[in-house]
Amino acid sequence: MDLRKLEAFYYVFKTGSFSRAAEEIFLSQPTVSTHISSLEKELGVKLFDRNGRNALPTPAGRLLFSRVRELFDLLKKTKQEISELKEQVEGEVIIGASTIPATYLLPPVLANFLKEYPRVSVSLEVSDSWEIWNKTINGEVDFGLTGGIFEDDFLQVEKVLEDDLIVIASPELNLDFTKVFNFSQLKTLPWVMREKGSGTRKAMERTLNQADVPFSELTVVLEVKTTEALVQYVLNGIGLGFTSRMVVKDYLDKGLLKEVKIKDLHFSRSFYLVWNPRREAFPLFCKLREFIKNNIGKARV
Amino acid sequence: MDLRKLEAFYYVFKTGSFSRAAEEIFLSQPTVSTHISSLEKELGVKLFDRNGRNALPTPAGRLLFSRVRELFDLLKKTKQEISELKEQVEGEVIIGASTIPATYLLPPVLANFLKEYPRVSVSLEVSDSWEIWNKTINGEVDFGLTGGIFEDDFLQVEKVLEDDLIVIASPELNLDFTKVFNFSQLKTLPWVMREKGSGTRKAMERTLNQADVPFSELTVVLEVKTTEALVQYVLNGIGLGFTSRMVVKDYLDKGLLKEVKIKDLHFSRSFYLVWNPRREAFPLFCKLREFIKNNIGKARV
DNA sequence: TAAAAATACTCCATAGGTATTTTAT
DNA sequence: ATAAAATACCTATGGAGTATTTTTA
Repeated sequence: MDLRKLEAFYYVFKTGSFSRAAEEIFLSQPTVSTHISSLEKELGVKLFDRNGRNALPTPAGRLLFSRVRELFDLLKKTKQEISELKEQVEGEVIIGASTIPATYLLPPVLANFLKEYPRVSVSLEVSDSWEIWNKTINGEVDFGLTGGIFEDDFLQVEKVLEDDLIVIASPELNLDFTKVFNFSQLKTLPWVMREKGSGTRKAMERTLNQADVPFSELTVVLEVKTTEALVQYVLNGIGLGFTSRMVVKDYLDKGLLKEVKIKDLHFSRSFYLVWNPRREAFPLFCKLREFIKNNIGKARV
Repeated sequence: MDLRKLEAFYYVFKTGSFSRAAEEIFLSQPTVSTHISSLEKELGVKLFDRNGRNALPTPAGRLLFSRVRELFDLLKKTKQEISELKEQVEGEVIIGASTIPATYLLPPVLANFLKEYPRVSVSLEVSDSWEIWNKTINGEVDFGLTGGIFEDDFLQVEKVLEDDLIVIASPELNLDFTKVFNFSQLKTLPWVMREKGSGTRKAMERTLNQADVPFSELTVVLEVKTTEALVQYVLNGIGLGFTSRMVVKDYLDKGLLKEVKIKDLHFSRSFYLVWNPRREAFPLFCKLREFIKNNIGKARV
């Protein structure tokens, strides 16, 4: 089963003659003969009845012909599509994103991108920042969009959005929300926290360091895996939480959550596109990164 | 684009490694390397990003992978189907049949055959007997079913049905249908005749020869290409006609046509399966011929 | 007798191997 | 330092050719 042999077969079928097929594909007649008999031997069936004048296809020949035609069409289509891939924005891309970008930032961006480039298909992997970083390094995702970046590596990093992080609490909590707190005043209150590895957690730890309050002194009563869960627990008055303003904007507007103001501290963290610059830069990848950079945070969910 | 190279590609994609792919398909790692780069050169795109640890598929690689999988499935299915063809009754067959068999005899037979063997597809070519004979010789049809057979050839012939030929006329014609005619009494009456080459015409000429009445003495007022047309003209009283009793049985029963009895002459002709014995005898062909032989003329249309 | 396919043989391109170097972590 | 891929080079299978024979209408 060799493509050259199948091609010879195809033309013998079409021309009804070994020698005419040979002419059409610029082979000698004996070569065509050997190709056909090689196929016949491999399949264990006669493909043509030779009557000295024409090559008459057997039922096996007829079946093979229709399949070979499909096969050649498939190959042709594949080559065509691949060569388009080199210049146009199409194909399959796997994005890795940490919780907040994946849940709150990416959906409208991807929706618009897919509207503009309908021949693209996107897979989205959601993990925490550290996982995304690793998946970007080892190639499980084509690029990442995360809230945490890490050291000593060779990934390309580009900041795409600056985010505002705040401390939140339920209005039912016995707190004066007009007061500006000193940070150490809050460390004995109960906190709900994201897990280690999350970008939010990382930003929190960095900020506490700046304030000379070791993370370990904080009273963490609950550690959760998702932003959504964190918000729900804080809404129910379990304790204080720390998250992006964007995420809770609606709750703040409706008064379901309150911001706890912190003196002289502006928690802030950014979101980054990260990718391996050694990987081949297909138009799909470049255009999608560019699109994310230009559109992220513009539309709200 | 060689199947071996595509196979190597397939396993590199699946294992994420050139050397592991090499192991799986019992090639050396360098061979796999050259196969992949040969494909990349041919397509003009990188298929994998090599990072020293894994082979990471590019969008082109992903696309090719899904197509290659389709392609291998197609090949596998084709081989499977062809090997079934060797033993089972399935595939495509082209039958050539002359007018009467095609119109009046074959339909119920083929319907039953296809019910029993649903994986068979039948093409039916309808021409006059001489055409069918030739198409069987030169392979345009796999076998023929005709009312006329010819000399000096190498086709296998098997009689499958004996038919009764009669002279018919419209009851409105001014004839005594109780009388038994002498043949030469009828030759001056107007005749509707099938064209030269038709089996019915051939039978008619043969019969006239036996009666020592040259065909040329007959008053032929109309020559038609189909049995159906002949019957219609006779029904309308244009003249006498000559055709198989089977064809006009219903009209005779209803009295729309009358038989003109001929003294001492029994026109008769048979139908034959004809085929080229040098062509490969696939189960499909053998079984279908056998089926036709056993069932033809049993059921009425 | 004339055509088409099969056979015999020769040749060389390339698939595939081994040994080694380069690359990347 | 280690593991993987690339490179260099060699070998041999089989694809493709020419010349010729066989087959069949």
